Amino acid sequence: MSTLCHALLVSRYARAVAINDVRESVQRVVDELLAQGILTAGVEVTLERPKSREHGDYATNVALVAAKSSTIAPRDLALKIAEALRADPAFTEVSVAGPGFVNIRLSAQTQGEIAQQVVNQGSAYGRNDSLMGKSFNVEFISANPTGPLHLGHTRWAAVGDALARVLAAAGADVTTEFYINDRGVQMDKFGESVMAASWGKAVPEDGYHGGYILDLAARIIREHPEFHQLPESEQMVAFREESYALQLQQQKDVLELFRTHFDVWYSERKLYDSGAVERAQTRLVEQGHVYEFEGALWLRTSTFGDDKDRVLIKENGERTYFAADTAYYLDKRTRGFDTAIYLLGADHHGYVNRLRAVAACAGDDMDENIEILIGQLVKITRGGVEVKLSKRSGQIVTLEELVEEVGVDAARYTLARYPVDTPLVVDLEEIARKANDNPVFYVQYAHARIASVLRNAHDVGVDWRNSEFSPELLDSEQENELLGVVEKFPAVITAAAELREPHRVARYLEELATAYHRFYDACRVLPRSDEELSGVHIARLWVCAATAQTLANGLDLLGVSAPAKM
RNA sequence: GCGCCCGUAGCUCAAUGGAUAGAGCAAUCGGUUUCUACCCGGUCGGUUGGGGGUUCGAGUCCCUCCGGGCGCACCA
Repeated sequence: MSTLCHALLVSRYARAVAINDVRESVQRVVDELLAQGILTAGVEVTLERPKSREHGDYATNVALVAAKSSTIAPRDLALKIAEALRADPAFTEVSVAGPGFVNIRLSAQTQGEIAQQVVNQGSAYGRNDSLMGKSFNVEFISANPTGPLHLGHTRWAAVGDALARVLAAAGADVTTEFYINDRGVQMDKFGESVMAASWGKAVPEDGYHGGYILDLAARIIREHPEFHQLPESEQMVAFREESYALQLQQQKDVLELFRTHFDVWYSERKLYDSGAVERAQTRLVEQGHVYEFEGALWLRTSTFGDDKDRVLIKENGERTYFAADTAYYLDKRTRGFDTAIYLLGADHHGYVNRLRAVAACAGDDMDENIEILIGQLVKITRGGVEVKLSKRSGQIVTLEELVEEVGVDAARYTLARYPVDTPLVVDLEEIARKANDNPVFYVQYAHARIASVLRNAHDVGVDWRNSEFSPELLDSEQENELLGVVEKFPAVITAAAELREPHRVARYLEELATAYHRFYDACRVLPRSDEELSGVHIARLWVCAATAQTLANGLDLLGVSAPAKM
């Protein structure tokens, strides 16, 4: 029995599959060369799947790296490693190419085992422990409760939620959080705007103008006609608080509709009421980074890379928004999170250095305890014509309208499939199109197609789960390719989590869907009417089930449904 | 002026410092038609904005120039 098969049998709950066993085999060879004195320093083996299939199932550049601590040339070292690896029966081919890459091809038997493992692991397939033991607070959107969420927030709703799911899949402890900016002059303007509208008066020039203000006013005065009897100062507060409650609930409802769940809705007011702001100030003073100047209280953020120091308490005695930000960060840390991740829009990138400096001023590690991801803005077009977003004029495309126009699946997938540091142009007509030029439907269709095959198998009485599985029969190019892609999934999750790039999951799913469609095109799964059921059909049904499971698990990470029918 | 991000095929975008820079759309030619054709394959398309550097190897890292986006409050 090969070492690989043995490893598979003993590790019943193996999360990683063949790739780790291959890595171990190569590592053993490298360690042996070290013991023999051919190498003078240890090297960690990294494996990758070559872009070109001609280069085998796996490739390693270990000889290129190790050659630096050896007197032997890279290529000769690679030849030695390849020689030793050929003794393993799990490998059908081991070759050396280029400057010293070692290319490895697995036997169909070894490669095919993955299908059964994936099916057995079910929804747990892909999950791993690469971030085990780390706790993250992921904060995103964090809008004023003074209006509907618009498309600027929507990118973060999709990406932030996907990131949280990916981090959790990598074994991390994750809490998602929405910071409610419910203090300050914006809230008063909001209250004044609704109040004015309720009297049928023009909204103040610097107030809020969307049609939703009229709706809020109409609803509030219908439910609380007594508000108009209140003295003017109290009246504004009454309208403000009622509008706040309704608008916040509206935001929550829309996000729920968008399948974006927040574990914590954190109110800025609570920072003050709970004393967190004062506690934060005390902490910073203790750390020695606070000073007075021209009647104001400053935090010396410039010590840690900020352009200039920042004011905590203004000359007039009021605390700044920055003071609240500072308190909020420290509050998160007090609640036990190792790392506070912030997802901010490009218009906030000026805050990156000051927030990181806050962590440093508090005695934290600004590279470890705080991470700020800056996302570029989304430009919206409809049929190639730019849609202008302007909150003041009320010309906004809201999250709700987006969902109505294109659906949750298409919206989430489209927004999550790009890295956030590139500006993005989204065409509403394009992502609404239910056709093959839309990646989300391409991926979902692959899943539905498999579901159909599995249904048909069941209908004709094929019980593949309880039939003998013969992985060695999966020896075609398309089967090999598909299984290789399926097998990458845990590594994709790990990379997406560590790099904070959930879009990798979407790109992977497109690759997986392509591999499946090619397989489907080349390999008949169910017996034709004139055929007997054979081991190949059974083995291919396992491949189908494994692929469907992987597609479903990946789509779930993006918050996108995996339909059984389309 | 200073700072951050970006510049890859006609368009929208991929690509842990790795091998011949890839997908989709658009254009064009073909295939399957007994498991979902919302599928598959071929062709066309590139000086990765320009120039220099680092090394076995650069779209990727460093410098510089050009172009675009965003930001530079005792506002929130």
